[in-house]
Amino acid sequence: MAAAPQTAHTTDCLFAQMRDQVREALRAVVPGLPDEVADRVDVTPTRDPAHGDMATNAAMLAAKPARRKPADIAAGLTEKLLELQGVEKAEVAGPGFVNLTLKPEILQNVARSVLSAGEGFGRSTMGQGRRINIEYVSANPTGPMHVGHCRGAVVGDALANLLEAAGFGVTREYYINDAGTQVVALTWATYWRYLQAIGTDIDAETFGKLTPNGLQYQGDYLVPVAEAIAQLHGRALADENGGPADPSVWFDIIRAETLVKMMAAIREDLEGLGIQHEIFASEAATLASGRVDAAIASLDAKGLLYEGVLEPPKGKMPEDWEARPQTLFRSTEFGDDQDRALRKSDGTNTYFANDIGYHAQKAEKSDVLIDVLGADHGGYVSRMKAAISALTDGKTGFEVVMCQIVRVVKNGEPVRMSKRAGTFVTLRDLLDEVGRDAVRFTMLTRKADAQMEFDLDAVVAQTRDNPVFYVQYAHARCRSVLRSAEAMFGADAVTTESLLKTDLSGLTSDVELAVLRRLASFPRSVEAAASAREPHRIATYCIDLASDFHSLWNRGREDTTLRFLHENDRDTSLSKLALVSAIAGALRSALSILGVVPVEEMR
RNA sequence: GGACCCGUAGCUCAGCUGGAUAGAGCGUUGCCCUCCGAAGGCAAAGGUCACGCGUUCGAAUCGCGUCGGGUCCA
Repeated sequence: MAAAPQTAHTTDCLFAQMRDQVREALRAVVPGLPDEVADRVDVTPTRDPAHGDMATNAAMLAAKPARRKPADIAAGLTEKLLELQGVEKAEVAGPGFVNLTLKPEILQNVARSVLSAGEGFGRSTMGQGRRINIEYVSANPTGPMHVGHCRGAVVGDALANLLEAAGFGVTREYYINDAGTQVVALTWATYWRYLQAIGTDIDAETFGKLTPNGLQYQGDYLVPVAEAIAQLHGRALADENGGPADPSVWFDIIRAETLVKMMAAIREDLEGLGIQHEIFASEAATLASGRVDAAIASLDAKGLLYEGVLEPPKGKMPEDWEARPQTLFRSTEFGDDQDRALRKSDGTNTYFANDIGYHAQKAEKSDVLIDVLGADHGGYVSRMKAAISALTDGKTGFEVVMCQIVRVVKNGEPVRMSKRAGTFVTLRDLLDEVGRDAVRFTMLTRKADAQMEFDLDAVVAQTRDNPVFYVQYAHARCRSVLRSAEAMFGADAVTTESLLKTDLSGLTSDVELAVLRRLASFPRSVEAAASAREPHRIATYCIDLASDFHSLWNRGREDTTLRFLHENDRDTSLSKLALVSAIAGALRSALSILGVVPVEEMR
């Protein structure tokens, strides 16, 4: 094997190892090379197998500071790199790349690495245990989850898995907005359903006149909630005639029980998606703990608060706009384009103020905070960034992963998200229709910050163009081959332990090497995806690996030497089976990051 | 009026933090099943990377501007 890499973290990533060796070699070729330049040196997979297994940009980067021609440096580098044990060929190409071809056994050994690591293949210590808190979903507890929440939920969850795989200490958190006016409205709506549950005939219009800001949340989902409350409390929360009693009699009780039941329903929906948060943080509890006041006081102590009046929004002027003095935070000093209100003119906190307190609370236990937000919260980012930067003096990082909206499509027609039309509204409906794994994988095939189309027919189609099927099919095919192998050579021959001992030197065809190269690039993909906070890259990797495997399979039709099972050639079969088993293992590893369960067979 | 996200093949989208001839699937076109691996496979055509200027050895990628779509603005 190659010499021990000089990295900050251990890794089984061939590319990281080679990168470090290239940097070392470059320093020998270009003495006094500035660190900034050396740090930019990278070793990447090649796009074209004709370019070898890896390529480095080192010579082109070093050309300028060294005042030498790239080709000149590349030639020197090539000489050094040829001395490395695993390198078979090194040559200068194009504008100054150095293309490296590895000895076949290096690639063949990758299969062994996968076999011995199993689902742990590609895990990295890059994060060095740095604590990342990732907040996602955080749907208001005012109703069941709908498809609009789905993408953020899946992206957040996969990102959490990904960061964990890359060696970060991850906390998954959900923020319950239980202190605002929406929960007041929800409580009134439940009370209305409660009165109906105890047999009082009161319609929405009549009750709406009693309700502050009118009756909202008239969906059926509160009916069972109210019935359960009626079971528990009988008529005690109404007046003697079964009519509305004074809120002091019922409000706190109804509110508390509604929240418990709504959150239970949301957790059930999340469970259906395979999501479990470690922490459910309550806005009301944060407020009660004094952390919001403490955060505001801290900003005040830094001289970042003042009483003032905001400019009216330019362009369209809200009809009810009036100049109101408020407590403002100088977020413009931290890059925001407008100072932001923390206390309204009536002295109550803004939503933003409470959220600052909440983020300060998270920051106590984290090095980096990540919020996964919907596109409709885009305008919120810069002010929160400013607040966290101000509060922690820039010590705690804050990042936002934005999820653009998903257009749900059926038969090429957009599905209108309307309760009345009886079309999909809830997450539960979506899961019942297409299944958890299809939802998760499909949501992860696209970059989060690009709009996407979710085609209900396409995600359940058993065809090549459905990536979910394509990837699952690849894994199932691998498993199917391994099952056949057990029948042919006996179960003992196909265990991981046995395959690890197999001689792999026969895996030399272009398609087999292509698969091995793909396997070798997985650890690099995990690290890159984690640094970029882009879990969709892992889905892309799954598709690429599945594609490599399927073409290997298909080549076996014409070229029988590429087939996996050869009844009377046990050794050849076992080496190919080691590759098949490694592919299955890598797919499982990648899918586990996505939270998708690999299938053993297609039915 | 301003902010944020996006703009890549007819369509849906990748493009590995700035690298070599920009990729995949669908669709289109042409081949390939008596059987041994066809819920398919192989191949071809298809591009002003929205447009312009800039940064540098090198730009789909970074910066500025324009246009278009989306989201939002006590």
